[in-house]
Amino acid sequence: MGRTVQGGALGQDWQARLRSRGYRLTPQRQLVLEAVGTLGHGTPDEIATAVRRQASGLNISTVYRTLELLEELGLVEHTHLGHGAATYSVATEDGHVHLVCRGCGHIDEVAPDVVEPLVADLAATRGFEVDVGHFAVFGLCRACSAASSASSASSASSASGDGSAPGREHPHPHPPSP
Amino acid sequence: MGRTVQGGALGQDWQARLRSRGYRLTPQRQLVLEAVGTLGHGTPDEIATAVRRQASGLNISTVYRTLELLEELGLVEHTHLGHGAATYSVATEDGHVHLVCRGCGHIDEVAPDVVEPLVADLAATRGFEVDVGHFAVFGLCRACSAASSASSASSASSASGDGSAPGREHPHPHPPSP
DNA sequence: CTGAGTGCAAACATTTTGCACACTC
DNA sequence: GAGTGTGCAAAATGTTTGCACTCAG
Repeated sequence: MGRTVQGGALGQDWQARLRSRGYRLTPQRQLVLEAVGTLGHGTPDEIATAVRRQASGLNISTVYRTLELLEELGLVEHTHLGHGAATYSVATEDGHVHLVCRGCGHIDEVAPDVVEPLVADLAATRGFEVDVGHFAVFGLCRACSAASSASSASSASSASGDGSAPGREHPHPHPPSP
Repeated sequence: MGRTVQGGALGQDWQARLRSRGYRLTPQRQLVLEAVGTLGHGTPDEIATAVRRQASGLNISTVYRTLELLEELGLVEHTHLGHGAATYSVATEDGHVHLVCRGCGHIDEVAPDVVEPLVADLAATRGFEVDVGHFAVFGLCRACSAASSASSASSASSASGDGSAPGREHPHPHPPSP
């Protein structure tokens, strides 16, 4: 396990990096980065909402611009998790793998160790260099997997995961005629 | 290797499955499914364009509705590959893994064998049931990986892969001041 | 002071939906 | 003939951009 840069550890270094590239330090940039760290992961809209709880008036386009900048600085990473908006999270040194549950929409992060055999395999057999930062795995978490084995999944709270979430399928205009 | 259902093999069975569910067989549905099979993988827009080469007038919303239906029937699968539109491909029995090159935008498919260790690992350690159909791996293919080791990647043709494609970064409003 | 950065609004891209007509069964 | 499916257009959602004003340096 390499030293991860989660939470409060990113209080000093990044501001210097920002400055050294000629960028300016603004409260918006601080708040957005802080919000990403607090949320762990979130869409631009979620991040904007989180920031607005402390400082109202932050514009969504500023969030997009800021996230793009923070990503260029290597402070955050974005991944496309299923149907909706992109998800941003704090960049770690080793990258991390996203586990997206199609049932409850929960997103978990695991160490990149689990994909190492896959990465090695693809590199050896196909010369394909995997970008671990952009790695998302879809499926069902333990709870939803168990619930799915039963009849109806009743734990669909605020599923922002993937379009294939059960119960949110399309309205079935015409059932089979037996 | 299980029997894959690529190409012309899906000429009979799916029509019966469509009928048995009370759906109707229309030229649009035939053409869309055929186009997905021919393209291998493509966005709704690409599929619409492909179909329109034979039968002009097909509407994009029909493509969306048809793809949703075909997915419900298990004939196609969609995966979210990076920044833009979703990508649809013919569903195979074992599923397949998408290799998305950030450099040239090329999409390759590999047998699900490569992810089996990962799937087993996640099931054992976290109880997470991976949905192999939704699996996308981002990175650089052999060619782009080699080109990236050089100075500038000059093989960016029509990269519809991911937003992180080189050369399409943001305009760099102010370079570092040395 | 200077110009990078923000807010605002409009443009853009992708996907969904309501309604009238057409075509499959 | 009945009613599902299509085309069209408008709405919904997510993202980008031009412009004028503000604020960090």
